[in-house]
Amino acid sequence: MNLRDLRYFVALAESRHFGKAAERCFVSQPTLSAQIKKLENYLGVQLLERQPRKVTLTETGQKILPLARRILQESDEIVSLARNEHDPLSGKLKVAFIPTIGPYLLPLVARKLRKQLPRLKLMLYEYQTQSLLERLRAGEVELGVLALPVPMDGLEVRELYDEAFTVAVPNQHTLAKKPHVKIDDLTGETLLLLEDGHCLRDQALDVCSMIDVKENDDYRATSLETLRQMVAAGLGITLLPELATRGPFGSGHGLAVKSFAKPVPSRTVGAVWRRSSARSEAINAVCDAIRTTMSEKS
Amino acid sequence: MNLRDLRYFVALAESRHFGKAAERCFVSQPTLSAQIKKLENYLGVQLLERQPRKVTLTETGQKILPLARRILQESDEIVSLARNEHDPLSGKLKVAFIPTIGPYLLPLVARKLRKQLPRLKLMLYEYQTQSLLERLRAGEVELGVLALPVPMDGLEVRELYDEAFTVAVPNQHTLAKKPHVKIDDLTGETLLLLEDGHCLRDQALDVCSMIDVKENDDYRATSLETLRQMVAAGLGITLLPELATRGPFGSGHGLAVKSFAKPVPSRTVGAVWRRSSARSEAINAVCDAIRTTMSEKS
DNA sequence: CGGCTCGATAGGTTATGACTATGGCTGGTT
DNA sequence: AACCAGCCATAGTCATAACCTATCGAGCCG
Repeated sequence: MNLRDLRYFVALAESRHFGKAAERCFVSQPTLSAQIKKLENYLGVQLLERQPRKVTLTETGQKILPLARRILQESDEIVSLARNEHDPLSGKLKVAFIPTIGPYLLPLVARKLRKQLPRLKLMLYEYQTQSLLERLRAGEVELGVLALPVPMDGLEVRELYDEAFTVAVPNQHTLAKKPHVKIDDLTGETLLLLEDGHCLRDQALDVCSMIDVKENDDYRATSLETLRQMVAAGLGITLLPELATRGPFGSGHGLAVKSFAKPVPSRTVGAVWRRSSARSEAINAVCDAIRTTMSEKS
Repeated sequence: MNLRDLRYFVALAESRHFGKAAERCFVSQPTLSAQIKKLENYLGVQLLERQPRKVTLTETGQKILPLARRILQESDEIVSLARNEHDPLSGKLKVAFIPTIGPYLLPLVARKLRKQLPRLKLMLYEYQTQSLLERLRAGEVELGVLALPVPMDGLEVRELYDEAFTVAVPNQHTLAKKPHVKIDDLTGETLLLLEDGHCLRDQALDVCSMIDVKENDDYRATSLETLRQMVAAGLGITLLPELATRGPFGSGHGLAVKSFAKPVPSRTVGAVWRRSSARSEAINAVCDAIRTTMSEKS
């Protein structure tokens, strides 16, 4: 059985005339005639009675007609549903950020995203790098925004922007008075870090790998905001990504944020998605929005 | 779009594996692969994401899947409905009788019909010959039982049985004492008849066409039972078809029913149906039941 | 009777769906 | 590092299904 056959049958049931039905279906009369006969044959019942000058539905035909109509209607639903989804820049897009990027990047790009991609519903998630990559591969999210590099197997990667690290020290700290901080200046300081799993932790350790710092093993922060509080409380110093020091997150409340002297240590933030993703258009549009925002506001 | 494509899609969505899905659909993997691609192309959206070692549904695919499932389920419904209707001796069959046959024939054949055609639901109607033939041609009823002959255009006819006419006279009538009545005996009698439209009226007039009878113009009966009452009341005599004199309808209540001497005048009762009717099997079965009943009980 | 309408049939062409063989990518194994 | 196995896509070929035009034949009507 075939949707086309059902279409023929419904047209015929409505017009009660082979010629008219054929015309309505844009086929020749013999074609429709043969197809209807084939349908009857397949079903093993006569659907129509061919009286001279009059075509009528049999009992069975009358029973089948509404079913056929429903099927056709639902098949049209599929098509129109697909047509609606056709716009690649519409629908849901699940995007995950790592915790040290999401809360700080989103306020900056939200306006532009809403404006440039008004039909795209962004579903936002926050996971640490490992978990994010797993969920990305599992198809749970479509796009990840995190610090590069990441293992690239099966994934597409695009750099979005470079983000400088800054130093956060207590207000009364000697470094608070210097215009710029060199990495060597951090020698001997107590470094406060995020708990395991946060890539920022590794990045900070990496920046300080050439000098002698001691990590405060008693405290490991679960978020940048906690970390900020700990520094303000005088428990040590820390590195913050630059976006986390902008606007309401800047100096003050007992905290001084200092930028590094050149060469400024930084991390690269990028987008990752499955190479096979069906949403590459939407993904690229989101990436574009983030990139242009960041190059404008840097 | 095609039901087959939807079947492929659902199989693929359920197995998440092109090879497995193809196997389940009894086609080769490339066939299913190409067909799915064609479906995606037709809909203008990607339904599946082909990740290495993993096939997942896209957002759109997930939306379409339940619709596709429903359509397939309903198409199966059509098939099973047709299969159920496949038995030609089941379902409804609309049968019409003329008034001078229906009430007298039905009690005789009802038992046999129920026994031999238990799955056939007979819908019974009663119309005069003209109206019956119109409704038959209009497809309102499938089978008619009436007195032959009838115009045969587009109709199939089958003789069922011959029915003798009898004479009904008041108890105290001179004819009531004779063992047999000759047609000539009716000369000079007042003949009571059914109203216009009843074929029995014409048949009675036809039987008496060679002799001189006078019709009682003041009364025309609307049914055989009325006619019977009128005869019992002494308003005249009439001809009754033999079935209308059997069992509870026989002599008594002031009425004497006499059979004719040979050659016995009679009418032929037959079945008519549209030559194009889709129910010829059921119709023939009904005819057979009536014929055998009548040849047994005559 | 002749012409008309309408569905069925016949014969030939095209399009579609199916097959086998093969290619390319990925991921795990030796 | 090279190889192999799994899996989907591609290429090329073929059978069949669907379509067309032309024509037939049955019923209807003037």
